[in-house]
Amino acid sequence: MFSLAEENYLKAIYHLESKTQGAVSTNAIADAMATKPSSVTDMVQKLADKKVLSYIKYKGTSLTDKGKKTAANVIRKHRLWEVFLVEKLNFHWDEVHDIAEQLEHVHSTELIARLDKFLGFPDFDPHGDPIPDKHGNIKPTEKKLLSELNKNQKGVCVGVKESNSDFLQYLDKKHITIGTKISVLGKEFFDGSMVIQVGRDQFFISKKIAENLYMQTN
Amino acid sequence: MFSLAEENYLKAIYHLESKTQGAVSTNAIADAMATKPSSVTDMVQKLADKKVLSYIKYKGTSLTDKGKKTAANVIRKHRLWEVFLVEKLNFHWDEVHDIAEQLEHVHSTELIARLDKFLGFPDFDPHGDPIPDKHGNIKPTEKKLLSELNKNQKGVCVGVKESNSDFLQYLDKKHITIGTKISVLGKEFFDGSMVIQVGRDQFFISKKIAENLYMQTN
DNA sequence: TATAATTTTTAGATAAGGCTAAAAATAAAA
DNA sequence: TTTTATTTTTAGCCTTATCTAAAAATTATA
Ligand SMILES: [Mn+2]
Ligand SMILES: [Mn+2]
Ligand SMILES: [Mn+2]
Ligand SMILES: [Mn+2]
Repeated sequence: MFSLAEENYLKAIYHLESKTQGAVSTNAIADAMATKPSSVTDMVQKLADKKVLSYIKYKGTSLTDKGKKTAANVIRKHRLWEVFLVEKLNFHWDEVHDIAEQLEHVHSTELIARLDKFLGFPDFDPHGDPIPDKHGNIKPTEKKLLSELNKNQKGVCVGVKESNSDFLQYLDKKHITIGTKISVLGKEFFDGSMVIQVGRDQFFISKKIAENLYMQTN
Repeated sequence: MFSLAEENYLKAIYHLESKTQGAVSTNAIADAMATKPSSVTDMVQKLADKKVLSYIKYKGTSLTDKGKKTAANVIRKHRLWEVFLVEKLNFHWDEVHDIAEQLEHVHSTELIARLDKFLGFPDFDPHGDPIPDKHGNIKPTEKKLLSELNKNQKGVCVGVKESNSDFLQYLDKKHITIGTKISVLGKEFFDGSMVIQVGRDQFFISKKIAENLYMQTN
């Protein structure tokens, strides 16, 4: 059993590992967790003792299989609770993260099994992120960023990269959500901006927006 | 905002106050929380600083209005989550307490407001205990213990006093649950045992059982 | 009322998790 | 290849929540 602090470290390291190749640096973890590098060193040494990650002084850390599974399980809980909050309690998708941050630390495998069933065994959370199965496995999906599409390509929005409130509220204003069809009408190669079509609306979006929307093109 | 430990102390003191008259003793709190009296003294001094209880050395403590409201709110969350677990996730009434012990510490008034609505604004938890409203008020109910009933009296089971697994499973075996009609066919004044009728079944129960079932007689 | 038993508090330790400041190792620049 | 800058670790301290052992206050008993 892992403490709340330990679970949060494992989760952060798991996400960092998936974003970069090789061992995760102490500073990167400190940044991600808004804490100090010295605190990270302490915790990482403790987690190495518990065999959930391997740590080499000055060289960084990487999760063991046990660590990956533990982290994925916390992420599974987080995302299932987010589905619950949106689907059952009618929260908006920009309001659920902080509450899920707390709920993810409730320990009960039976609870999560039943919640999963109650929600109809969802595959994705409200932000389009995949929900790991009970073994910690995530089925790979072929998605690309909207910014990678070219003129005249189209697809369906399947997720958001960032999910802070400002961004999600912008998407709402533009009527973009998971499942929305988007066509690229124009793309400016100088700054990466685009003109896109959403429903009957056509409008301009910046590169920053396009880089935070995951699309599936078939 | 109160820590998990502080919330648990407030809850325990709240329950102790409702069971006895006058200030709550340090030892009583230590017993209820399975901790040491010295730990209780420390925490009680801290909670007195925070104005949620009044504490006089060697004389015991009693909750202030602020303390009562805070405690009632934790209890409200606990009981609403228990309703959720039983009504929505199909847990059995003897399985939900430990999970609710964790869920009750999730901080979000919006979450509880929506959960309350989702559950249809329930008045009682799965064990028949009343759910305080958002202001911490509990509507008084006229219930008495089955052991207080006499021969030929009858009523409806509206709650259980103890709710440990063994007792709840005994009740299941005898088909007694919240809402079950029970008639007292006989009562032995020597040991307080009874013969009762539940549905078509008639059987013997000990005083201990009768002292843990709340009844409403109309 | 003096003595004994019980309850409660204080003093001092410990463990988890975090911080600052200084030291050590590594990486970058000259 | 030195020197400088950056990263990482160590050392020492803090807070919260616990504990044990000893002291103090209260209550019960003789
Ligand atoms: Mn989230
Ligand atoms: Mn999410
Ligand atoms: Mn309970
Ligand atoms: Mn209950």
